[in-house]
Amino acid sequence: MVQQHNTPSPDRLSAIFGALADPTRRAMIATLLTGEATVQELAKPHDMSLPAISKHLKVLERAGLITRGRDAQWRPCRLQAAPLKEVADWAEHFRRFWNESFDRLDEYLKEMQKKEKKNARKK
Amino acid sequence: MVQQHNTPSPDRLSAIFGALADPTRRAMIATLLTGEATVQELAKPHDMSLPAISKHLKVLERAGLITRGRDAQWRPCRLQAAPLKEVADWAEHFRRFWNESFDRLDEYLKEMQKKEKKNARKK
DNA sequence: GGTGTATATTACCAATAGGTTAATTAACCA
DNA sequence: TGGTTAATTAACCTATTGGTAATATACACC
Repeated sequence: MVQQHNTPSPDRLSAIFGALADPTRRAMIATLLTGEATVQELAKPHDMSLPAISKHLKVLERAGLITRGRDAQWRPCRLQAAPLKEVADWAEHFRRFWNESFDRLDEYLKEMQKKEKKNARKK
Repeated sequence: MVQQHNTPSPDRLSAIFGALADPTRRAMIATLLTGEATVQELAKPHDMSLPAISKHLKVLERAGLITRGRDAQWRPCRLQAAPLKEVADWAEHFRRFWNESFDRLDEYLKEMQKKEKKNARKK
């Protein structure tokens, strides 16, 4: 197994989005924002067996979202910034689009308000 | 079926990320950035049966990423901005984290360069 | 060396995802 | 009415996901 985060595989993004498509895993990421955590610590808030937690961590790891170190019998997990940045960058591409969309929504709402006033007058 | 995008269900985000975790669907979204498109038009670049395309569109629709209209026998798809913005907002929460991370990476790289120079001198 | 603690692996299961082909609906055209 | 085009639905298959319980491994402590 050679390729890792250096080879930008065709859909690293799929792996990343896939990893994020689970509330348990997103909660883990949020926890890891405050710093390293052991598997137990990550497991505690989730009513779920340890193997299940282990699987979730493996998904996060394969997506490059976390790395795991070793400290005696503990495997501290650490959040990795790069994939999150990839997501933000991807989403950012659409900023112009949604700005336009919300402008249109804005116009639409203003138009609706005008019409409502007219109707109110008619009554 | 009542609740839709107004009720911010516990994991709309999971549905959105799940929908984005597929390169075919992301490609469709990219296509829709240029405007409405019919199912056929969306299908063309993807070597895949029409029913498969239909399923992908349904996933995108259930995540709120697209809406589908009707124009005679065509069902034009239109991209929706809001869920993309949700993703961007979610990712944005981590900006402070990755700024710190990249600062650390920067320091690390500078440190490495210093060491390399030292080693170069030793040789 | 034995015991408890932290974590991973294995084996298994049900549900879901992603694809197929064939059939069906819906609208237009002549 | 019948034929063509656009799209969806149905039925099916296989691989993956998300969970479990039981077992194994690695380390710390007495």
